[in-house]
Amino acid sequence: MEYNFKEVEKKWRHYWRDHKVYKAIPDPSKQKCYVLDMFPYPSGAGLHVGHPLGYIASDIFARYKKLKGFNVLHPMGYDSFGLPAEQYAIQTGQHPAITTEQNINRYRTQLDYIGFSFDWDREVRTSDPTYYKWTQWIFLLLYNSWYNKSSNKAESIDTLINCFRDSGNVSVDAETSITEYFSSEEWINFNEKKQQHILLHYRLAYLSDASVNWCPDLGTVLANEEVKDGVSERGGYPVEKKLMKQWSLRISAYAQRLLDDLEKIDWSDSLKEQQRNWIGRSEGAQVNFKVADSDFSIEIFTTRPDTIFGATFMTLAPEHELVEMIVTPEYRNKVMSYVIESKNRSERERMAEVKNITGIFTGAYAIHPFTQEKIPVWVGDYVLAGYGTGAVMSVPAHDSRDYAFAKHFNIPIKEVVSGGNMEEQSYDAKEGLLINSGFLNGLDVKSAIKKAIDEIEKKNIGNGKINFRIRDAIFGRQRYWGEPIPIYFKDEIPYPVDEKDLPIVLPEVDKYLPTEDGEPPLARAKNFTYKNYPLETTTMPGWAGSSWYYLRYMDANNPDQFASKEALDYWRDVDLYLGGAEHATGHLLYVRFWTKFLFDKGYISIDEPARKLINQGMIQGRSNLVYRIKDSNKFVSFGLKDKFETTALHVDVNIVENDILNLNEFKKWREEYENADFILEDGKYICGSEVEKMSKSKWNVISPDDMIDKYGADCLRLYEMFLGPLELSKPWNTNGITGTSNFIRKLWKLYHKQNANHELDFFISDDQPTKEELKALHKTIKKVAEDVERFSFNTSVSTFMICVNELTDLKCNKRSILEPLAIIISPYAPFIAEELWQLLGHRESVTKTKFPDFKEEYLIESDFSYPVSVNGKTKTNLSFPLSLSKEEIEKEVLKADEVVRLLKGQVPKKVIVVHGKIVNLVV
RNA sequence: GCCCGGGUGGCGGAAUUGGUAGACGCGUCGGUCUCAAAAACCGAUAAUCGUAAGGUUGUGCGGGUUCGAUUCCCGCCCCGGGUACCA
Repeated sequence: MEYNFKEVEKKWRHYWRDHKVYKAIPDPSKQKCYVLDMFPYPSGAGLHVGHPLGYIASDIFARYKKLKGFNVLHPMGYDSFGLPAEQYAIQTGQHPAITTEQNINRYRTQLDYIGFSFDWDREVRTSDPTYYKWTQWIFLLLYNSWYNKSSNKAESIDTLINCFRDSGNVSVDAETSITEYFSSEEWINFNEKKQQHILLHYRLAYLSDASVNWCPDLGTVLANEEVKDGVSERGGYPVEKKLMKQWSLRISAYAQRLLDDLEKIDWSDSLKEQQRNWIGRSEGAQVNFKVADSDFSIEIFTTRPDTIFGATFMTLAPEHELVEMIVTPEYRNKVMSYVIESKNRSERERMAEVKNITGIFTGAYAIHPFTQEKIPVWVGDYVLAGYGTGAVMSVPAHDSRDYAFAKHFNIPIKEVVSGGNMEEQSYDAKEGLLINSGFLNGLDVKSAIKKAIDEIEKKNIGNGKINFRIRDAIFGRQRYWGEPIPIYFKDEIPYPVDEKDLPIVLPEVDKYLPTEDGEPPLARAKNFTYKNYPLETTTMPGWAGSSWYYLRYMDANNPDQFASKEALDYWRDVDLYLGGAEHATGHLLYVRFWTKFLFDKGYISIDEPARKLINQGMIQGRSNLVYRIKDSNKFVSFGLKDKFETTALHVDVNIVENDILNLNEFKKWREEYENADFILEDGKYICGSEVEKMSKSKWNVISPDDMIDKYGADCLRLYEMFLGPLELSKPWNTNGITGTSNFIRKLWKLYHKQNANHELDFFISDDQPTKEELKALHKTIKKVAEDVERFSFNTSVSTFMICVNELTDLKCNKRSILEPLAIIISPYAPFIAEELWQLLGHRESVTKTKFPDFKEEYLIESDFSYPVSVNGKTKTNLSFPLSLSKEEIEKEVLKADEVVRLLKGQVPKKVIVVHGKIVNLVV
């Protein structure tokens, strides 16, 4: 009998489930380890072999830590609100909750087959009212908070109201969009509506008129993070800018902390860099330029205040409010039609036309604050309304965009930093000496920036300023399948729902589409009211639930709190977080934001969610192609295809093995191929191949279920790890799986002996192990432990293979070797490990035991054999007793016959001993 | 354009701190077993010269540091990812 993985895996799946082997219980006597995967959106297509890659890696880590004596929290759940279920509901009328439930069940089955050590008692689903109750609760907390810049944290809105009542808003240093000031008296005399309106400008969750990314095809707005290349990330529909009343979260208040704290966490450099770029901190100055013959002044932001003497014109964004006010009568018509034209162009068009320079002169002039010269004011759509102040001082000599604009419209270029050639291009580099710049002349750029800011502040026309690129996150979605926002409207003023009335449950609707008036689907619901007032009809975006789910796992079934204090204090933060890099500027930014917010409010004691983060690479598909000869039903093998005129067609990779097409299966695959003919090479039909995304339409989807059916879950786990480094993207190729399959069989055979009927019987001896056997084992223990700690799972699989090969060669069947081997292999191949463990006579799961300790002494041999080189060239091998010191080795080397021969009488200048291993003699 | 990664046999990939490059697996070739095939097992497998012992070259390209470089430094080429008028 060979190893029957099907039976064994079934047996242990049930055992694990029935005995709740992986249940995590807080235990203050043990050190905790929180291993988290980014939870999946349960899509209808189920899992393909790429999805579990990260789960397998984290599972190995979690199982390993458990064996090392840690109390491991390793949960799983579902990010179950989202667009696909809703799109499906729109098409079929089926409630998204039903589709979601079905998909979750399928996911669960698939996940169980792979043998994960998840504690399913802690499962969360973001679409479950008992979960989103707390998402709504956090939203209300955000709504009831403001950001105090002097204490540098979020505080209760009540403290702000008290401030306003006592002294108005002048002395308040808050993160706010408000520009007007009021006194204590004025505040008291404002009516309710005005007061609430003002407070919205301070709240961390606020309603405002915002320029949003509107996606007409999806009928909803999207956050910047959900828009890629001017189209929606999901579905790829066009997106346009639109002014709408919208809920937003004031993430910009946390910009500096989100940036600074990247230093504290062990995430990959590329991911940190992406977040840094996204936050986009830039230091510079804000400066006012008076508009000639008017009371207006134009406020600009620049990172190069040193080049202020080179400003030969000003440019306003088309959306800038001053455009209309300063344009002179003779230019008004032309300018206003330019403004309308640019506003109507979609984001995508504007992007596509980056190289098209457009702009128009307003007829107005600004006064240069230092030279008092009149400089023309232009409107140009290369200036973005949303960044800085929406206006720039244009320094064509030292900014390539200003340069292109100036060249195009023939505006003078004034060089103020030496080092470039103005005839050819602008000189943007931050080095060189200042010229033509009054009081800045002769300074280098760095000190000129300082000096310029000093003078600007002295003159009271501006100040040094730090700008961030990150915008507040739009939080409302005109969709059905999301968390309702717990806000109701009285006199058009938003008010929070009372905490005790949460959750606001998603109401039933007749259709999942917007209403005829363009209201979101929730507006269709009957009696969707609170205290007889209408409730907010937009829902939260997909990332709301995922911004705090790691906290809910700590105490997933708590009805009274999002998690208890004890649970939060015990599990604290995530020790290892595994997921895709595509969430770099979305989820991973929001989850840090919410964590900092909850920290500020005193609910949690950590201000970063995950200490260590690893991005697993994507597994691409490897498609197979067949070549049909034009106008025939004849297919030609890959190597001969160039002799014919052919069309390449995708063929189901499941009927191809090692690129050889199974002809019978192919004929059965589709009716039209039933009578297909083939031109073969060497009697085989060889398919072509291509690496592309795994998708149904390319017929290259490999399902983990099929792999498990054919080779077993252990084999799949080992093979996925063996493919290469976790973080690398790589194409799936089933060809190599026979290697890991063989390995598992060899492992099984180590614990068995063939009987007279050529069957394998369990056979193990209690003899003392030999030196070689102990060495093989302890080498493996050491390497595997090291590899797991540094997440190099591919190399530890190799180590296992070497170990099993060595023990097979040594014909080792000793308990003292094979028992520890079963333990250290169990994180990678839990099913066979459990079975072997049981055969060895243990009744409890292998996870209840301890990872064996590594003993250095077994690795040390009596003699070391050194390769010795002279001048790094000729080599010879020498052996020395272990007891020798470095100095003694050096002496011994020189005495050795081989070395004397190699040296030919020369005296070496230097003898190099490294790691007590390599000896090189320099002559 | 800018910012991050990366480039090693026929293929996926090892090489942990600068120390015997190519571990491990796949594939290929040869062998054992078999009437035969499959499976299994054993051996070979960077290139090149040589019957062999052995030599020479070799980690994208060009240079440098070093007794010694896949690893460090400078310049270039190519591939992948992110980002894109952010003043």
